[in-house]
Amino acid sequence: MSDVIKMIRKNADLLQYITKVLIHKTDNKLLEVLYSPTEIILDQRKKVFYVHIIKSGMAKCYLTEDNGNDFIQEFFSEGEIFGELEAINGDLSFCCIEAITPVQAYKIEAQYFNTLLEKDPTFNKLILKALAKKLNYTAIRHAYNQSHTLEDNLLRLQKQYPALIEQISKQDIANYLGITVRSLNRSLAKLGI
Amino acid sequence: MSDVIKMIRKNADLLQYITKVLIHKTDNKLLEVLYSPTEIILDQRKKVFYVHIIKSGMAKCYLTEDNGNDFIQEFFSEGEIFGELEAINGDLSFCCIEAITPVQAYKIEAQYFNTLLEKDPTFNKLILKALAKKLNYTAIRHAYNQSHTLEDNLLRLQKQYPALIEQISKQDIANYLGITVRSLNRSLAKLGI
DNA sequence: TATCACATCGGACAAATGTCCTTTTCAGTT
DNA sequence: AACTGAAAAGGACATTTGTCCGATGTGATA
Repeated sequence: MSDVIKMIRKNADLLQYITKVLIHKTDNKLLEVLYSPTEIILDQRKKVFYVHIIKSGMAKCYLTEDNGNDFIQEFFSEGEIFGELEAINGDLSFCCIEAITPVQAYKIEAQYFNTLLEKDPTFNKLILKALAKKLNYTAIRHAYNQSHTLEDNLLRLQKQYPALIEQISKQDIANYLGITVRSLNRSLAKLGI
Repeated sequence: MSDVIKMIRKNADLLQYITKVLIHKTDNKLLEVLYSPTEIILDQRKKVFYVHIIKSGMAKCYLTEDNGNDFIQEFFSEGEIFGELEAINGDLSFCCIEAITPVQAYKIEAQYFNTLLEKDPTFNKLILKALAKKLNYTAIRHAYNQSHTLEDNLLRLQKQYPALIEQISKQDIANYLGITVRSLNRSLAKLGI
């Protein structure tokens, strides 16, 4: 349940199914990989060969706009999946995934991911739920962001994730909120954070 | 393809499957309904009994925040589906759907929608694609909005949908962009629209 | 230690946006 | 025709946010 409100996205059900069930059913189709901080796991406007599910660590998902601005879509953590939209639609990736901490992840070939969707009803249902949750979360977050002051937004993040300032750079927080670092600092000062 | 970039969401593939295939396979499970402008088709924080797919007309999907502000998530048109997230997750609705023009729609009981997901692989795939498309579109739209000036955003909308001003109220456009009508008017004047 | 790159911090000013308000327009109703 | 309510329009001012900039601190490395 708390999966739904946090700025750092997780998906316990999906991770559990992967580690408890899927890993025993698939022979070498589920690869384990490790990424270092600042490493690009998936790049924008590229073909996507693998679907990833995070086992541990944290990554950011962001889009770089034509004017050079980055916009952080979400922060991913345990159980969060990415590359799945591109696997389903066959499109090029529309965002960039970059490790913030060391990231352990499972990766599955996009083609095999689609096979699993067809052949494994439990997996199919988990992915449907994962997509539905992402949409739900995204809608609520953007509605809140757009309709509230910067200070309200910061208080909300602070409440969701008290270690925010220590673990995520100011620039990343600003890019997540769609503001500049200068504005962020002003609001933090005003709030006495 | 153009389905993906427009502010008014459509889904031709899904509508086609419903009208060409599904309607012949399901006995009375697919109901046709009509809504008048300003009618609330689906209300926020309510249990969702039906999944809707729009046959014709236009509706807005918005969230009302605690401070009274409305934020318009998307505009829906032919083939667009809603209520599906709630059917999949069993949650209460998180947004409100309101008809702008007269809306013709198909509705399916939430429970039967889930049965279809399990029993009809083609339908399942179409829904997966629909969710993936919505996520993709939402991510791109918000990244663009946050990283560009209001005037850039307006020019982009104008290009996507030239009849914008005539067909959608100023208040709705402002709520879609997360700004006030005053700001909208200023930018329109500056652009000479 | 010295140096470099990088994040952080905040002042001063400019630009964008919101708030509050009055006026106008227009469609629907009596 | 007269009236009404809703949408639109824009002036005046306050507030928020961005831009530009130089200062400070810190961790890595030669």
